[in-house]
Amino acid sequence: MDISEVVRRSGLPASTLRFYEQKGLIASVGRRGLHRVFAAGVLEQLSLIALGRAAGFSLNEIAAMFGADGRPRIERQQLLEKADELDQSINQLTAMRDGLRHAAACSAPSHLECPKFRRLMGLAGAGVIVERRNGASVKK
Amino acid sequence: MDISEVVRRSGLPASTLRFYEQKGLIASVGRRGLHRVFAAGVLEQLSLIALGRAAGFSLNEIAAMFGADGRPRIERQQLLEKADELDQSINQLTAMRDGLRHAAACSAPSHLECPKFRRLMGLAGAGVIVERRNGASVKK
DNA sequence: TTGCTACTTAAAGTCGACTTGAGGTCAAGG
DNA sequence: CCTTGACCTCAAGTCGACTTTAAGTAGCAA
Repeated sequence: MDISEVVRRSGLPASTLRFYEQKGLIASVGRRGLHRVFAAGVLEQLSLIALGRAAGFSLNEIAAMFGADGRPRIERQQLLEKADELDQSINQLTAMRDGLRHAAACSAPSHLECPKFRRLMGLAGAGVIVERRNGASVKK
Repeated sequence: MDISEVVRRSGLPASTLRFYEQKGLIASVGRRGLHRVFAAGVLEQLSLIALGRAAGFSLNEIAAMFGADGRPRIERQQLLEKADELDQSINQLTAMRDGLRHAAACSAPSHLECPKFRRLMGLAGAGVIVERRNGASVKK
């Protein structure tokens, strides 16, 4: 497969594939002239990378999960830890979602007068909830 | 209050406060010499900002929620939309967490041979799950 | 053989939310 | 009055995951 076929079948832009290769996440089996040639297995690797990303692993963490042979060496322990992390996130997000719904429905003239809202503010202000950047979302 | 007191009472570094001021998220009531002087209300604003961040709003979005007077003008509609977004995230994260737990417990010799794991890979590879950067987490 | 393009490289740019660094000012305590 | 150190400004740096750009090369159809 040449890069354009991987692009077509993976949906990823060529720049991303080159970037992943450079990071050691995928590898081409060789070159035809200058052009990279990929084995079919790269598509599976890309799926695995996408899965890892969706689970919240960084590219570096994912890179560390591949052996030199390209086969994944995923430690179950690591999966459990990430699952626990996700549990944390889910709990925070659930509390936040409920808080937002309440605030939207709340009869207090300003949200600032709603006790539940203020409690949430207090928690966030005290740094109990932290570091959300972006939630998973469905592709448009 | 001078900036050091806001630092002390909010837990945020002075650099962040200056940055927020520059972005128009907070304002000082004046200067004593060069030094900023803040009103007590700024602490409440900072809590609100922290809450907004935790809910997944960007600083720009949050800035837009403050009127010129510094009082919040939060549209309930916006809260509901964010709540729906969070619902999406929660669903994705829950599926992912369950998938990870299964994979960790799965008896298949390699995760690649586990059908559930492969299904998850397929979904991620097909771009059904996307764009997770970081989940909420509790401050250490 | 020519020429079109798809491919190649390396370096730099982007985005969001801050942090860091250099160099300067001044309020307050001794 | 003088020193000290907390505060100031503005510019640049950081981090992760890519994207973009500029300049070059070469496989393949005609």
